Amino acid sequence: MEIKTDIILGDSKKVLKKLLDNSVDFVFTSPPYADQRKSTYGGIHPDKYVEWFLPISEELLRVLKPTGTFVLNIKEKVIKGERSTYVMELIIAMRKQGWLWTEEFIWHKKNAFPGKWPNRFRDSWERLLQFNKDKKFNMYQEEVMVPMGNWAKTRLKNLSETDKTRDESKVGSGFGKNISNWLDRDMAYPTNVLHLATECNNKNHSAAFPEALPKWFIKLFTKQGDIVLDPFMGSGTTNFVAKRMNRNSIGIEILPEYYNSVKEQLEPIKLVLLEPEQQYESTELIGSNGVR
Amino acid sequence: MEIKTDIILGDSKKVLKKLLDNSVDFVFTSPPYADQRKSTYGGIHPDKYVEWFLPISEELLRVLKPTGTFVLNIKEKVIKGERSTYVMELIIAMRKQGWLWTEEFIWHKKNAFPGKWPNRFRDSWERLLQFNKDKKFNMYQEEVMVPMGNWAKTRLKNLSETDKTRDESKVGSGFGKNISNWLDRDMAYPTNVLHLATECNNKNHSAAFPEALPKWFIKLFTKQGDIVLDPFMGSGTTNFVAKRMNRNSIGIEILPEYYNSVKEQLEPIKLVLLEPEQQYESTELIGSNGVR
DNA sequence: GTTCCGCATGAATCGATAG
DNA sequence: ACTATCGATTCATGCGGAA
Repeated sequence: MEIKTDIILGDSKKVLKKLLDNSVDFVFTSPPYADQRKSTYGGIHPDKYVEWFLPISEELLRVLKPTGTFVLNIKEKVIKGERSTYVMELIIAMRKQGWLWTEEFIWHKKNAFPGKWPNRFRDSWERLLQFNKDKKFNMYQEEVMVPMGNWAKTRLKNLSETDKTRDESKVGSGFGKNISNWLDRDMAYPTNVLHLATECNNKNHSAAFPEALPKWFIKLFTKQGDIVLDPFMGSGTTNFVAKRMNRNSIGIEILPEYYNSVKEQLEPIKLVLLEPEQQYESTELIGSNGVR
Repeated sequence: MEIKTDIILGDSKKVLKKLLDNSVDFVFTSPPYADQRKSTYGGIHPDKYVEWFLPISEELLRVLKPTGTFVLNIKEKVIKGERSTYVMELIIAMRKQGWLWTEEFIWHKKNAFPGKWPNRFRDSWERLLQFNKDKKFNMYQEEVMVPMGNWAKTRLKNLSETDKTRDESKVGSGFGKNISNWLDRDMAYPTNVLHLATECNNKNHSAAFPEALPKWFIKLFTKQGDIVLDPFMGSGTTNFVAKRMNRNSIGIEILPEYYNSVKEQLEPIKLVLLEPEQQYESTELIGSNGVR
């Protein structure tokens, strides 16, 4: 199975229009967060954020397969001592657009940025909003099972015989948990809280999120050979992870600086030999993943 | 210092009107969650939730001191495979009402029971929404400091004398860290993610949250002698914790069953002697905490 | 090869200073 | 007044060099 990784230089709002309807299995992205500073990379003012994002989410809704999932990594900034509400507004607006807001995962950032303020603690979590087109979607839960830890050992071993019997009798009743099922397991399903540290590399390329984040969701929502899309590629973490996991992927990036950096890492040899012609190469590349 | 714990039987929407303006230091509550089943305890239909809650939050805004804080423990239900948006809508509506949405804490429920659904993992977190009347509010951060990671222990003890001297000479220079500040420190400020296990009581009254939850916030937002309010008292966890921490408290509960249970625990002796007269006693009791 | 330790580095936030 | 920039604060992590 040949795996393709297509990266495209351009504005997602426009580039996404080239992708075919119902062609992508999974979208994972971390868009530029709202920012009051206009000059910053992709800086979108909080008041304009929803308005700016909706045309993009509309395209994502179109290109996603009915069985596919969209996971959006985002967190609202503090502005004048308050949390902004643009994420709340975005969720409500996306539902009106036709998305189902299926779930909200929490990414607990174990190594949050330090700091001390008179009226606030360190912000050490971000949202991972799960959206779907349809109530039925692909989810490969067993792929992300985790070692059970001491939950089983401490809790289940102390169950009285009565408890075990009582629960056993309830099997199939549809209500009440069949605890005995868990006794011989050493793996459990995870929860909707993910504990991951941010990667603080001394190296050049700093990613917004650690590799483990897209890795976990790609395992959960795709199988090998599926197509993963990141419309705000940045340093390309999603695409590199997808490639390593044998998933095809598409990455869109508006800044040539990031685009070129990812490109170099994808085709290190080619670049030594010839001057890159971005226009030409990207057109050629995107032909393979169901792109118009 | 005499600590008063006043509990009132009645509908918060009405009872709150009896409380004085700017009289409460801290509101902590976990209102009945939205529920499609009307018959359930306090079941409010998701579509009506915001409409139902706003008159109450309006009263809370009135009774809270300008330096006070309101912490709302809430989590949206899954309905037809989707997360409801009533919490999002509530936040937006409360801001329009005049509240500042200062912060969102995450309560990570550590000991969530493993469970399995075809398209969903175990929900192991809840929101703790912090609202304020004013950008300046009381916050006693040092009260909730947590043991530091191993950074301090491993690092600071081993500083060379040179390092200490060098840094001391830099004090006030505006550059370089004043490491001497760190030498006697073994505690760090916490983050906005709380890791608490749910309490599994064998007793009758199961609380919506563990005692550690109100305890943490009461430490953070009040000092001894302050007044804490829980407009949806339930099993009275907030009030019992407040009492033990030398804070006055008011609890409002609509269900006689819960009300009586809390009352029994507050005045075990009295109840043996005389038949309780709820109307009379509560009126008398609430006279002390700044109640009309 | 292990283990230990120094160091750089963050989707942070506030308040002060500058245009 | 209102906005843009800058410095100070602070802690978990992973890398790389040292023991």
